[in-house]
Amino acid sequence: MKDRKQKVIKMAHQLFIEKGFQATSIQDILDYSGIAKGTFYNYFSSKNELLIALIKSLYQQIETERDELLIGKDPTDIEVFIKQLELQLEFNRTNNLYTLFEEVMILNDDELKQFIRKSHLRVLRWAYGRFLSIFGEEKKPYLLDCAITFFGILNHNYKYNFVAEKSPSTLYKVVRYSVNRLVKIVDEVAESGEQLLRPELLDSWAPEGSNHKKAFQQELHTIILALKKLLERNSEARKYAELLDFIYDELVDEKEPRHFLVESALTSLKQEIILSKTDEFKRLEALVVKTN
Amino acid sequence: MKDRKQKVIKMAHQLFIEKGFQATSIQDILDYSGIAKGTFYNYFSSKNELLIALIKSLYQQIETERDELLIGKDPTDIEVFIKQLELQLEFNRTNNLYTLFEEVMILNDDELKQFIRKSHLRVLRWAYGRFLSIFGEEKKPYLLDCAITFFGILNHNYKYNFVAEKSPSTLYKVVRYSVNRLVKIVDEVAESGEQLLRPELLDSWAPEGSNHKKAFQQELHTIILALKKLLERNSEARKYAELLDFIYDELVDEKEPRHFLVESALTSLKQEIILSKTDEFKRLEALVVKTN
DNA sequence: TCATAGTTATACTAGCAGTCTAATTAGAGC
DNA sequence: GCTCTAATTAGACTGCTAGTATAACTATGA
Repeated sequence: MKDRKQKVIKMAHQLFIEKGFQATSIQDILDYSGIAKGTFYNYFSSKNELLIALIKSLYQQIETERDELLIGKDPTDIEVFIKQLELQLEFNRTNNLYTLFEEVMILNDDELKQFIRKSHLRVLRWAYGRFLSIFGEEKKPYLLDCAITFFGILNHNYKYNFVAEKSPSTLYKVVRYSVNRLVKIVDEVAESGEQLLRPELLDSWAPEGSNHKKAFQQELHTIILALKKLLERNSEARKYAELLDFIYDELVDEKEPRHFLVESALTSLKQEIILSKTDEFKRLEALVVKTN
Repeated sequence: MKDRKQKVIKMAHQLFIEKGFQATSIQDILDYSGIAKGTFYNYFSSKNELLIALIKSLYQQIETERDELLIGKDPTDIEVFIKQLELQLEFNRTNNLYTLFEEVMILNDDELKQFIRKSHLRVLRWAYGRFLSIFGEEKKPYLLDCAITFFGILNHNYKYNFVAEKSPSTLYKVVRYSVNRLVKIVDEVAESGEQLLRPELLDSWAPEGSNHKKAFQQELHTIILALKKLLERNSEARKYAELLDFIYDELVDEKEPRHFLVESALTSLKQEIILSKTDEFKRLEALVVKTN
């Protein structure tokens, strides 16, 4: 019955696309996905929690797809960047993320707002990193401004062009137009030396703890993936996988991770000899120790 | 007791700035402005109506102030445009219009949405007109794109720069930065010939598209009527009335109004102190400037 | 003085998010 | 198949919201 929660998220997403977040009542979700109120509040502590869960899963999805486009390609090639943008815009459109995000920024819910702001900063940071590859280190001081400026151009033009005509080719034209402006602006701004924001600010904005945390998450994630792979043919694979997922969630999502639980999970995992001897497991232990 | 309605709007505005539109309940407004529920619903048919009334009054205010900045100035001077922008941004900030607008776009109220969209288009149309003056007729095909692009740059940078630091000088730096990008983009885009949207679309978007002119006529008409009323007991009423009628006929009926004649008539009218101090006269001046 | 229009307090409907409970059901281990 | 536990259920309940309705009250102007 684990996927029932996923099903509820999916159903709610459909309703949100159709009617918007605000206009969708919990009762609607209950009726549409055929569960009782109690079950809903067993899964999510509130409607906002459900939304966070939804957006998180969508974001993970799109970031993975977008980063996969870079594999084996030249990161300095701006055409790859364009492809990545198109993917993201298309994704936003089909999932109505655009509206959803705007909608959330209003709700007087600080946790939700914080979460969305974090998400926007992630995209901004991604673009900044890509610009570093594309335009080179020497343009660095101007690239945060350029990233902000670029998304301003892209989003605004996108909005008005879709008012004008909803043809699918519009998207590509707008992306191309915006990128053309971008490359000129990068040169122009580097030459005149105009700067609004130092790129170092990106780190200090970093929601909580700079790239440290991000790097930590990423390492944890890859290690756990590797360990899961090792377990594939193991009879108790599911149990161990759950333990691994628990460790990840507890350390990444919880503000105050319950270390005794993590330690306990680690001990349980150690029982499985296939795991405990591996380098990955040792790295996992080391990583866990660091959080203590 | 006419100003009680205005007082309610003002009180509500304060609450909206503090807590946001959504988070302010009607009960809050009632308590804060000390009226009964019945009175509220006597004034406004709903909370949304109140918001529309508020935004309308704010918009009229800012547009008048903004257009007054152009009186007696060179409309091709970009520095005047910058001053106008600064005024608008400052106004938006102190009145929290920025948040208010975003908030409204969500509410599943079509009338309200339509109204806000109309307001945005008004600003866009204003910028387009100003760009025509500043950059010249030969850049016309690109100026709608440029207006959209410009506001994208301005708004986005404004947003992030205020996250970074709330110092009041930030606003001016961001405006300057955005305008610098703009002038380069206009040239660049005119040279490469890239176009996304034909400026003629502005007219077709116009909520009151062809009514645009009608609205202008109507406003002019009411202003002139008001001024005539003021002159009723004046010894030279007839002379002034003729001047006013001339302005109306010249601006409304002539395809190519002779602006120097209109200006001259305006100067003559200004001699009459009873007129020149009134709000109506200022609105008349602003209106005349716009036709230039 | 009196009629009218505006204002008031208050009770009411209907819908919302979220809590709580008691009864039912499904699944895992034996 | 049996049992125990945990998930699930329907529905009552609280406290909030927007908006309606009404009967009593008050200011104003003829």
